[in-house]
Amino acid sequence: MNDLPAQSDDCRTALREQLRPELFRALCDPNRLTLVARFASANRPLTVTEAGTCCGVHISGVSRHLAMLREAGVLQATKQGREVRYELDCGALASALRQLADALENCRAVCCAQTEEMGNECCGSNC
Amino acid sequence: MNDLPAQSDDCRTALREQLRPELFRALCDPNRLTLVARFASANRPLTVTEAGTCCGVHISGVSRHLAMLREAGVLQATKQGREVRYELDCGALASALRQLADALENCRAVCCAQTEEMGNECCGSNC
DNA sequence: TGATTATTTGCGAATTTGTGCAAACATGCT
DNA sequence: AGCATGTTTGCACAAATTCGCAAATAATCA
Repeated sequence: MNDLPAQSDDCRTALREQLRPELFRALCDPNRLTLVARFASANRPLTVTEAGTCCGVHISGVSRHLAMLREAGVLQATKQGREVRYELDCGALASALRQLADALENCRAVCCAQTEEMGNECCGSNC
Repeated sequence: MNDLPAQSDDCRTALREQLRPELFRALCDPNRLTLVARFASANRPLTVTEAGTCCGVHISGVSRHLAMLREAGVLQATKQGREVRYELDCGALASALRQLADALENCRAVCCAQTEEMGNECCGSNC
């Protein structure tokens, strides 16, 4: 069933942990991406109302979008008086993306080496 | 309407180009992520039927999932006889993720510097 | 040619998602 | 307290997504 022996389980489980559907789910909507871009260039906390000006969505929809981005770890929220300040968790998002990139390439490297050890033809054209 | 002067347009448009909804759309489904993980550890081209064994989805659904991943640039396909060999474009995916991470942090750095030049309080708690 | 295998496509059903509106909730102000 | 402002939540509805099945397409083999 598996293509490689058990030793490569580590890199595979590491990769699986990085492949969080919630993150991509949060980032797959055009309006939410517009919001993310807005936060990235605003470079300061924005209220729901402020953030909402960048996409033509009703404020209630903006509220839901921001909540989803927060739950995915993309944004951080702090309540200040009656308004909520959302802020891009730039470091967290960037490092999550880099960790996923690393996990992908590590998985390939490890599995590739093991395939060679086994004396098989290796990795198709990507090796 | 914008928070910063025109000089920061470069990093913002660069970020917008990296924020492709199609990529995240392709990666937001659990079954498609299972397929991606399968390709990453298989480390060689897989046919539609081979790939499909990892998720309990009908072969026609697998075919559609793989096509979507291919259109998003995650997989590459080559037809060989009557079967189609799909392969993870590991380098392309990893570099796309890293470029997005870079664009995010660059956008923050540039906009952050400009905000300071303008003498305003800078960037909230993330600066 | 006909039979078999691999993949894709059309279709309909079930589910999820994005949305606006109205109401509720929370906070601050007079 | 009453009123205004900012945000969230319930609800309904349209659009999109996922899925399995069956039929169509493509390629191999007898």
